[in-house]
Amino acid sequence: MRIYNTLTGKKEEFVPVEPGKVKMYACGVTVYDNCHIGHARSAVVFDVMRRYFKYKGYDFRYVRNFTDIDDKIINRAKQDGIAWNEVAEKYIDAYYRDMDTLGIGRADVEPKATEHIREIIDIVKGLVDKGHAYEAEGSVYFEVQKFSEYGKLSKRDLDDMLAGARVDVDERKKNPMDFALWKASKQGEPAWESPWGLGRPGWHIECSAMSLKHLGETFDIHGGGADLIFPHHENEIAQSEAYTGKPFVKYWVHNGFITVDKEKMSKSLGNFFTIQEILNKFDAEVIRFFLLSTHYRSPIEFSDEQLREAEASIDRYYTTVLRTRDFLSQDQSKDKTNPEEKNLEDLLTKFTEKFSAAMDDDFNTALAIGNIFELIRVVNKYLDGKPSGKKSSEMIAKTNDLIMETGSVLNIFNRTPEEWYRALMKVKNIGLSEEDIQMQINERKSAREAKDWAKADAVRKELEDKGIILEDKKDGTGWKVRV
RNA sequence: GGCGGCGUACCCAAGUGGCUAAGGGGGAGGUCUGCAAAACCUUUAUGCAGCGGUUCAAAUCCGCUCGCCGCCUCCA
Repeated sequence: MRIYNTLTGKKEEFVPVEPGKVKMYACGVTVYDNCHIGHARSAVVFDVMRRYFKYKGYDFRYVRNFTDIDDKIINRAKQDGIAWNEVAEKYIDAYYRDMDTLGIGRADVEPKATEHIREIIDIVKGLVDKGHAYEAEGSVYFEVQKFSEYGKLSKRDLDDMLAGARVDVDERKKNPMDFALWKASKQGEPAWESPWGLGRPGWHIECSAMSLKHLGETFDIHGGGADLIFPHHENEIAQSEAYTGKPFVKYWVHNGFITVDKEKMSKSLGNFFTIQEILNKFDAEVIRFFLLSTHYRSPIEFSDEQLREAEASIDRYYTTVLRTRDFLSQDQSKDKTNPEEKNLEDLLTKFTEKFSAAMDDDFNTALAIGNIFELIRVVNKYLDGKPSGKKSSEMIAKTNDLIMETGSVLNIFNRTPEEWYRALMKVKNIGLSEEDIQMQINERKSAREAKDWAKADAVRKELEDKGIILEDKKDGTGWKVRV
């Protein structure tokens, strides 16, 4: 496997710290508001990495945190007139609601900052003892000048940063780039006892503390959005390595942003779409597919048009499943083949290999999806040749199995066509029940038998106006939701 | 200003030294069909922002130019 490592700026062969085991930490969210599609991207990307490592047979341990104490949470609490921990709880619930819907699995450990105050204090104390940090008016700062490798992740130089720095001038700091490990709390703010008085942890220290506790001093993969490279991950490296004296993380992986009109989607610009808003218009599988159809490090331009294309692609898949299922239910007593058989057979033989090759190359989900659609095209072509017999049913069944298997790594393509159409009916507000549709189909069937084409076409038109497309097949009429 | 990234067809998007430049969406024509739909076939990039260079060979490596974006402040 090759993974792009932000630290070295190259794709590298993945060699775990311990053979057969992978330990990954991904920065979760600060729980002060609803998640937007950008948060979903990060969550989906790391979820797929986890699924793929497990698919490859690794013993995988995944930690994803919640930042549940921070300025934004405190501000939100003031604004809403509730306690800070109620804010955190509320948005943790919202996070789970969204991520569960999107098919993002839970991490093995989901630690919260406030549950690791003891560990945080221990590290801060250790850093002070080692001379890497200093106390000033009840706060503790990390002294960046004392960590010679500061800037190695974000590839910047301390002097350059200071030159045009847009950093708050703070008289208590020895150097403007020094950052808070521990913050003295103001009156009325949440606070914990510490050797430096009442206070709360700085932002970066929690991830060092929680990863150290749950994954150890050195672990394999640490990830998050590309905007966390500096200062968050840079600071984590400084704290952790200064504290343990050991390398912190082997591979740093960062996902790209979602953009709107080419600009980064962000809270401050106000150009964001929440997961809930998008779920009102599109099914969760569509969102997932959309996010995985571009490589995780590239930017993705968000638009309804893009989501509609993703929806059409998924629909193509389920339409094919329906077709293979119809085929498998047919009489297979006669052996009949066609020239496409060889192509399909070859592709089936090397399909998982191609899938793995794509995923092994820095999790190229876009290519993997392309491979799946190649198989879909070949199987459709094969079915057009009207094959029959034991061998063809086996090949068709294998096709379905392989797509399900690889789809499960991406967590897409894992429903029945009926479930997909039901989901579409819901999201597109089709004002008809499945029974209504079946009744119309029956009515049209009588008309067709009587060769009353005008009547038959009228029924079809009526359904089409409501978003239901009919498909006449050899042994009956099927329906689907127009995408 | 410093650092980093991107620019592939009408749109989205893989490909990063050598087989006809994946795949999806859209358009046009066709096969099938009572007519449709779906599916399939043909077609839509002799060319990968532009210009030079390295090489037997480049979308892929190097240089320059243009354009877009990100980080440098909280941010997935």
